[in-house]
Amino acid sequence: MSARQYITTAIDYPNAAPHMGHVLEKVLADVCARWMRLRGDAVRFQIGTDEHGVKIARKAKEEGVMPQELVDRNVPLFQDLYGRLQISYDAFVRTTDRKRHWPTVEALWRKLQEAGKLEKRSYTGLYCSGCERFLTKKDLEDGKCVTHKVAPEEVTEENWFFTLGEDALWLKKLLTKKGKGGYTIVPEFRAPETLMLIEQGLEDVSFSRSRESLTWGIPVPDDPDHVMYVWCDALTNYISGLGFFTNHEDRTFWDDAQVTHVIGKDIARFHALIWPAMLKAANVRTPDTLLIHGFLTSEGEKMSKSLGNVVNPEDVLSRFSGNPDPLRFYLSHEVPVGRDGDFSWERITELYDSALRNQLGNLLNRILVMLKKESGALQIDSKASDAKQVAEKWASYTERMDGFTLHEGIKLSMEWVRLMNEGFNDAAPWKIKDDAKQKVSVLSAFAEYVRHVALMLLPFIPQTAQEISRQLNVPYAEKMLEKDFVITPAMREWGSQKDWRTVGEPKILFAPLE
RNA sequence: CGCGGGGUAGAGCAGCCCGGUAGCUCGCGAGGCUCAUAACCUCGAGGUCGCAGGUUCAAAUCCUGCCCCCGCAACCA
Repeated sequence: MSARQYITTAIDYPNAAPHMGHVLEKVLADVCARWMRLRGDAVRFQIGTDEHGVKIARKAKEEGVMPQELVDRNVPLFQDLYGRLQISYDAFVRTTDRKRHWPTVEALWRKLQEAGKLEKRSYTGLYCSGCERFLTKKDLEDGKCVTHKVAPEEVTEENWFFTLGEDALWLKKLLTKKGKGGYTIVPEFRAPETLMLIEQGLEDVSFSRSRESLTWGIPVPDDPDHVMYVWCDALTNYISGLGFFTNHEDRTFWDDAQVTHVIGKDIARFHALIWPAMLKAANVRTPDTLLIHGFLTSEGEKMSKSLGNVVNPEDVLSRFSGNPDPLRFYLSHEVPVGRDGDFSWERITELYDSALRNQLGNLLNRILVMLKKESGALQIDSKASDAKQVAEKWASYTERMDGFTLHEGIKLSMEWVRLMNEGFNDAAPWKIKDDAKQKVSVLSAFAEYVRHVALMLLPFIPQTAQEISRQLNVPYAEKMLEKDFVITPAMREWGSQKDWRTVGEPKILFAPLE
């Protein structure tokens, strides 16, 4: 595996409070980032907010505040939520940051211009004043705007265009090339979808708006009548966070790193096509991986305000007394990477009870309570069969995690927990009455197994994984949440923790709800 | 013929690429155990694998046609 990883998420649009869609993406990216760190990579994990655009401007106007005030109020909602969800980001980019974001954006624009990729053209389109944007054929029904049921007016304005149309050939090569130098789409089934878009022909992309239609954005350099449209502004966050084209440029996490963008299926095409085309024009190497996730429904239906089924992440957190792990567990366990998923209160409660509380929590408890009755001392004997089983589990777990099938990684870990409960029943340590040494040996083996499972669960439910390790009293427990904590090859081996001699106090890991 | 995803036990899904006794989780029923958070373990009930053809000794799995559901840009950039 590569030693250096740069992983990003899409930047969120803070015109309202964060919702479950945002959370799904951040948890997914966080699990990836944590896993990469745990396997020993140097990781830079960046998220941020996309704060410009008509919708923000309009929302601000509605509320009678300046756009900057609106975003300054909303952005902390995202940062605060992600903090409490233990999203381990290293950098947060705000597109309204004139010191850290704008210089890169302006420099990139100039580079695109120098490369001849930007052309000013007169654009005539059907403009809907309700939507405050130009409509395409798809937005029309009987010549009227689908949302507002009004006929749009024909408006002509000058725009800067990015000549994406001429990039089709090499983009196709980039996206079909395997391995180094190629841009890999995960999951695989999304790749042909994107290639199909290229087949259908790429059109040039509008890169600016006239100042009349969009004021809240970054001005186009040397052209005060125009403001940058979302692409050059928002996508650029991935490199502005690294100070590209400025005097504080640090490309360590780009030129010499594996670059992974985690995004939703809605913006896949922009990240697969426009973004690499922009980078190439600016003479910057293209990213390596595009990890595309699906969307979340709520109770089986599309989340929408009108249906009233929008799930507020805050409610989920408070349902579990602020503990982020049940939600993190749910999203990782129930939503296959790349696929759509569903959030259901019944399901998350069910999973909390059966998986976290009854299987995982109870397993730890029954082992610790019995060991404590025997003075709490450990005696982990080396046994070839145990060593082999542990090695096999780690091998398949690592394969899943490295391949971004994280849901399989967590499921495999939990399946192992189930097997441990089964094994515990079979071993029936409570029946061993006369041989204390034998009893401790049997129980210690289970403690050692749980030590391994806690490591496997660490990227998903970090707080819980640490708490398990603390109760087990493993020597490295206190360091587990530090960013430089690495799961060493030794840690993956049976009985490798020679300094681990006693277990700690058993405590209820997950309490019954209500 | 816009594109894509999907239709497998009550629910959620795996299996399909590389055909060969239909599997997992939760839920449900019965039993076991009693170390443990009324937790854990075992067994069981429950499925015409969307429909119809075809290929084959054999199809959930391959081929053809059809039907149905859901997304298509996330609060409506």
